[in-house]
Amino acid sequence: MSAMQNHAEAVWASVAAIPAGRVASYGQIAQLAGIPRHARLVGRILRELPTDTALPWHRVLRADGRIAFPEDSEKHLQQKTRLSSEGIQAQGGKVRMRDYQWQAETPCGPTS
DNA sequence: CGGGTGACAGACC
DNA sequence: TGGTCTGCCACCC
Repeated sequence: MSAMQNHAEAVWASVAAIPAGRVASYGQIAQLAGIPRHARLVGRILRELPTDTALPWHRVLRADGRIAFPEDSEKHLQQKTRLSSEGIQAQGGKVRMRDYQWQAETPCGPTS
């Protein structure tokens, strides 16, 4: 088993844990997967996912709420559509992370 | 072994 | 509020 596979499994588990109607940033997933500061690696791992994957990869966004894919990309539209079906709408091409970002640990009430 | 790359993030105008 | 630039670190060639 390669190290990459090991990281990939941790990333898969973290992504799978994102509840519907919530989103997470790449950096957040990396941290949950036990590989802090490896957001770009998370992106690479998610990129390798098959089209028919059951993982909610569409719930992973950039830290600023933007979809990582180019706007003219087919994946971009697909991700935006899936998020919309979960009640998450992008305003101005961005998602309000303040409202929709998943708090995996919920230490307290960060907002409010 | 060295250099380029990226589904990012944070700092800075 | 928002666009741009730089740092980052593993992966690939």
